[in-house]
Parts: sequence; structure tokens; C-alpha cells
Amino acid sequence: MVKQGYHHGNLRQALIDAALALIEAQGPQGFTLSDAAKSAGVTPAAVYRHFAGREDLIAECARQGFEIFADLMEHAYNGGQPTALAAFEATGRAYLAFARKFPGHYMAMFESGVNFNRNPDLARASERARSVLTRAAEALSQHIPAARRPPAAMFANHVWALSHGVVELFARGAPGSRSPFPPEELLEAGIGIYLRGLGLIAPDR
Amino acid sequence: MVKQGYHHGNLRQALIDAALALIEAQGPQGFTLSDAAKSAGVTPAAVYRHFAGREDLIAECARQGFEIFADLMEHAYNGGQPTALAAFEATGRAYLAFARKFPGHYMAMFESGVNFNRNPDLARASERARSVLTRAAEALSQHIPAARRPPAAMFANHVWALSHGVVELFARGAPGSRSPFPPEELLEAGIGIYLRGLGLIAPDR
DNA sequence: TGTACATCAGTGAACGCGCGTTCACTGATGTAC
DNA sequence: TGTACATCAGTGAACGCGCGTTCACTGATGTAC
Repeated sequence: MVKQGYHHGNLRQALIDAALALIEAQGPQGFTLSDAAKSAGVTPAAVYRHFAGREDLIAECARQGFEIFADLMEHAYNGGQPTALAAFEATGRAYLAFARKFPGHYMAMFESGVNFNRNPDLARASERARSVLTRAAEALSQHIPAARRPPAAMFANHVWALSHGVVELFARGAPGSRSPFPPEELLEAGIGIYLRGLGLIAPDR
Repeated sequence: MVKQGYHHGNLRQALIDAALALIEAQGPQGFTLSDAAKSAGVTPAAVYRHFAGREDLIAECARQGFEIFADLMEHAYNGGQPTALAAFEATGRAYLAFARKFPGHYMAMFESGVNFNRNPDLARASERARSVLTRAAEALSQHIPAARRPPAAMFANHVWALSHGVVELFARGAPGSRSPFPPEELLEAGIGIYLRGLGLIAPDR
């Protein structure tokens, strides 16, 4: 981290990073503005030069999370190449990969109780992430016979819910951690069965 | 509520009920031992006659939740009648019904960060709930050709994850509440597609 | 290049607050005779 | 039935703590001349 500003260099981002580490370690409710300040080597009052307060700091953590999240999924989707199906499956895997690699961000986004609509930047970022998944679902929908094609938004929501459920229940120390299956395998198999149910994968594959 | 004890009657249960109402209203991190005592009409210190402390009170809320949860799912499963499939679907619906009807319990169980294994009674209750779903999955598994039958535990975990994801993302005020589908419909459709993917529902149903 | 001044990131002390928990107590309820 | 005693659920005051936030300040950095 290069010194570039007045005293600290880039305190704003340092505080965000500290907050993310604390959220990851102690959960979003264990997160403390004072602790974040201390671990950035700064007085709690200094935080107010960069953020309106505690809530604002968490919201910024979540926002950055959604940006990374959307980028990752976008990259995995890869414009729908090589096939709509492969791209969709890659997007699903990217979901879980994000949750694993950025647990602090994930918690700030989905477990901190932050109100998405209180902060316009946050709302925009979360909308962008959501739209990647929906777009992938729409493209894939084209391959389903119109007669039994569910709305693409529903389709996307199913995959999102399954992914989120796997993360919350099986990907962390929490409740169902007795599961004998690695979460990646669990999610991939689940999405596979689901897609077969949509007629997108041959029954005997 | 009948007066039956010394002073209050049944303060223990009154505290649990108060805690559940607070958790439902303010989330599990907003829950306060002092508030629970106040809303039960009692001094905070009185709580310690019935519980070891704050954590113990939350754990008891979660435990009672798991008992109700297991009972509801057991009842819905109905011994696998009339068919394994119908019973399984009813069990899935019972999951969501529980989350809707007992939001305080649900939050205490899955969002409070309570450690299941710290409290043996809680561990037992949660295990019982889990076993109902697994049993339903096992019975239904018998109808899947052995060649592409996933382990019943995986099967059960998929349904659990999907249900939990729907509850967390779409059944409350939270993130994805913009979903144009009622959660019940979303979950039922999702499970339907999933079961079709397993070959348990005819493709053209 | 050197000096005087303006800016503003971070300080340090203080605040009011509500939390979970403890403790000696009190007084209503239950029980023995 | 009446009295004396034991039990123990709930009281009230107090504690130490760490929180988020405020405020006047200081002193390092940047800028004008």
C-alpha cells in the first residue's frame, strides 16, 4: 500500500479492508467501527473523515462486494460462450467461488442487514450483479421449448436461492456443516439436476 | 396465560415468547436480554433465575423452533402417504410454511449465530428436524433408478438449501424482495423442476 | 528558492448510552406441625 | 385451622465495559507569491 495522500496514504480503503477482515472473522454483527479504526492504526474519530458512520462503512463494503461479484459472474458468463449452457453453469460456479474467496464481502452483502435501497450506489451495484444472472438465465431459456419454459427471472431466482442456501448452510462452519459433500459438488450436482428438469440436459447424461 | 407459579406464573416461557417477538421485530442481533425482560414485565436480573444468560435464552428459542419445525414436517410427511412423492412435496411446503408462520423461531435457528453443538438439547432437536427431511428423501429415492440416484443426503440437502435460499432472499423484506413471484410459488416450482430432473415427475406433467 | 498562509486528515478527550451480569435483599408462596 | 418456618422467584441498585459519535484542536502537506 503506497503512501499517497496526506497522513495515512489511503485510509478510506484501509478502513474498508479492515472492516471486511473483521466481518469475516467475527460476523457482521460483531463488527465494530472502533475495531476497524484500531486495526487500521487510527482513532475512531478519523473514520468520520471518510464515512458518514458505521452503516455507511458497511454499505461501502457491500457495494465493493457486489462490484467484484458482478465482474466475476460476468467474466464466468463470458458472453454466453461457448454455449449458453456451459456459460450458465460457469456462472453458477462463480457464485460459490465468490462466496468462498470473499467471505467478508459476502457477509456484508447478505448477512449484515444493510438496506440496499438506502444507498443509491449500493442499489445500483446489487442490481448489476442480479442482472448478470438474469441475462444468463434468459439466454439459456431460449433453448427450452416455449410450452414449459418458466419465466427467466424465476429460473434465475431458483439458481440464486440454491446457491445462497448452499453457501449459508453448507459452506461455512454453520448448522449443516455435517454435510458429507463439499459445497462445490453439492451445488454443481443440484444445478445439474435442476437443468435436467428443465430439459436442458439429456436425461442420461 | 394462567398464573401458576410463584410470582409471575410462567416467566420462563414468557421470556422465550418475548425474545421471539423481539427477534422477529428487530433481527437476532437487535435482540436484547434487557428488552426481553422488560417486555415480560420483569427485571433483567430475573432472567438469570431461568437461563444461564443471553446465549442460553436464544438457544432455547432455537430449540423450541426445531421441535415445532420437526413436528410440522413430520406431520406434513405423514409417513410417506399417500405417495412418497406427494409426501415429499408436502414436506417442502411445510418448510416454507414454518418460516412464514414462525419467523422469530426461524431467525433464532438460522440467523442468530447460535452454536448448535454447545447445547446438547439444541443439537438433538436440530438433528431430529434434519432427519425428517432425510427420511423423506430416502423414501423417495427408492423410486429413482439406482443408476442415477444421488445419495439421499445430498438430495435432502439440495431441497433444504433451495428452501433456505428462498426464505432468506425472497420471503422477507431483504435483498431480492423485488422478485415478482410469491415465495411459495417460487419454491414449489423449483422443487418441481428439481424432481423432474431426478426423473420422479413425468417430463410433460 | 524561500516564506507566509490555507487546507484538511487525523488526534485525543469526552459524552451519553445501554448492554450483560452480580449481589445482597425481600416478600409472596408453600409446608410442617 | 392457625402459626412458625423454609423456600426461592423476582427486586433494585450497582458494576465495568465498549460502543458510536461530537468537538475543538494540531500539525503535516500543499500552494501562492
